[in-house]
Amino acid sequence: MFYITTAIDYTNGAPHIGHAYEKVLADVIARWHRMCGEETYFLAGVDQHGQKVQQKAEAEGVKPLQYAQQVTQKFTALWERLGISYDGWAATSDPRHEKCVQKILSDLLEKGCLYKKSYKGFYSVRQEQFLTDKERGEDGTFGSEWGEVIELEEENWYFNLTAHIPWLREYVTTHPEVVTPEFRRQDLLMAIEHSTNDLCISRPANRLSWGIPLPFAPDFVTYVWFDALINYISFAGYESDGDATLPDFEKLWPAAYEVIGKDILIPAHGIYWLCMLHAMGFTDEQMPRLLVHGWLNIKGEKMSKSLGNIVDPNDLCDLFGAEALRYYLARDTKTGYDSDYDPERLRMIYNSELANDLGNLANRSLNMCVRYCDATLHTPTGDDDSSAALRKSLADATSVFIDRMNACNTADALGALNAHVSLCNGYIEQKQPWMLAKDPTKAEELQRVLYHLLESVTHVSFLLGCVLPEASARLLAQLQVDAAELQPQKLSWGILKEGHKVQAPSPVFPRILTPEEKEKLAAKAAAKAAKNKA
RNA sequence: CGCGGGAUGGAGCAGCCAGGUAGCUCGUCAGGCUCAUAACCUGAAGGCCGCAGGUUCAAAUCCUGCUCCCGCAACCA
Repeated sequence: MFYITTAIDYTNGAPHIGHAYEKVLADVIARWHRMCGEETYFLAGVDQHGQKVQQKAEAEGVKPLQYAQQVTQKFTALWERLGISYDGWAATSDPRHEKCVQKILSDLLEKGCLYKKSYKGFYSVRQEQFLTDKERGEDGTFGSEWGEVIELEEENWYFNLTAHIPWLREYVTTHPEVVTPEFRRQDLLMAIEHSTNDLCISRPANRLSWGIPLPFAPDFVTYVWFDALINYISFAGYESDGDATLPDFEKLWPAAYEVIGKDILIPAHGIYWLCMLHAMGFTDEQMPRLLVHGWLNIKGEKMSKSLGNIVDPNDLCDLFGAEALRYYLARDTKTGYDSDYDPERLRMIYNSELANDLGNLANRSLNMCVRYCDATLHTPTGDDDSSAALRKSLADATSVFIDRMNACNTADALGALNAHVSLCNGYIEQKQPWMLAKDPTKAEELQRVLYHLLESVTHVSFLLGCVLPEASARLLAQLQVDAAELQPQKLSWGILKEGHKVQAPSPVFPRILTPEEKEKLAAKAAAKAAKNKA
């Protein structure tokens, strides 16, 4: 079973383009594996506990749960809009999750992995957190942003993280597949060397109440990361006593991919999470794989609230449509690396690859079939070099697509399809079906050309389904092909049978033009018309 | 000597590991076509591959030095 998860989003603010990117990436991978006939479970969710949520809620005068639920709705509404096909929803305030977290805490206590200790240090009252030397400014003092800083001694519960570090070092060293891409694994290995402290996993309830109480010490709540990370197993059915509303853990685990951002690899996932699992008794074979994606920068700058350059994916859906955004996010990013977000490129890629190349190819091919052949296809007879080359191109594109998708390299996978689409457009120019249609003795060749084109569009439209489910369905409807009968690995020439009927086309990817572009094109067309007249 | 990523025609990138005519997408210009979403096809212009040395018959690619940009503190994926 293919189990894929994403980071659960923190509910202290509205979703932005980065959240959307991660979910789209995971969704494309999940849909891909479903398409391939694998039983797939895709988990997404929200991280609702913790201090920042509590603070935001207080600022708005509502209960933390109510605040978290309000923000959660913004996320679920966006995922709905973007077609994120999650099978399970992990909200950390879910009682099933809380029960699981508490069970794990009790087990770990029993195993001797947890202990209580007193810590004395500098504490920011305003930020409600202990400060370390890292927070000191150049002059060695704590800056004004921390407000009043007092020396405080507090008792808390700790997880014996350091006891698991030797195992972690060995495991990450000997299992290169644990972190993708490779250079992130190197970062992790370095960070492991600097992991010298145990993890404080509690917060006194008197200063933070919004969390899961420790089962053996109800005057403490669980540290938000310790709580959040467990979602990957709690919602997969771990220790669920056969709860029918949750999946069968034995079938699901381990996760094929946990899709996360580069910022939460270290220390949260790469160190805390793997050590937590190890402490719970998970074996090396039961460790999840971490797929670490980069960030979307805005014109070369980090997206940040202080710079005020946060991009709302809803605005992009309004402007370009959800599928244009999905295509852009899957096509113009290199999985694992940072990339630059640029709405101009979004429009450029959409117009070029979807509207002009694929959309137009589908439209002109279908239209010619309707006009010249009564919307009916015939299995080609005879052959020629360029048709043979087209078939080879399609076979190559398909095999590259499969290979890249299996490697989560969505950009190159889509690039391979686009290359074949371009070849098809060239094939039309070369064959000039509109000329063939005028000559009755060329009927056989005309049939052959149209067949090659529509068979190509069928394959491409089907494969595109994991990135653009809606557009793919619309194209296949026009082609009168049922995707349920197809599978990427079994795709072969000849999906369209003798006598196959297609529908009249209607554009699936209308061009998105700015007023300036429209003006420019109009001027160009006018110049051309004038010239033709002369 | 903190760690890492990067510098390639107007823009964005590939090529570098396994040296040997510098490639792709977009844009620009000129043709062609008319089936099509003012789409498509063909061709052209445009780069001393960050700088300086070195190795070599030959370096974008290997070696050395240098310059500049971006992350590694927070909000935050």
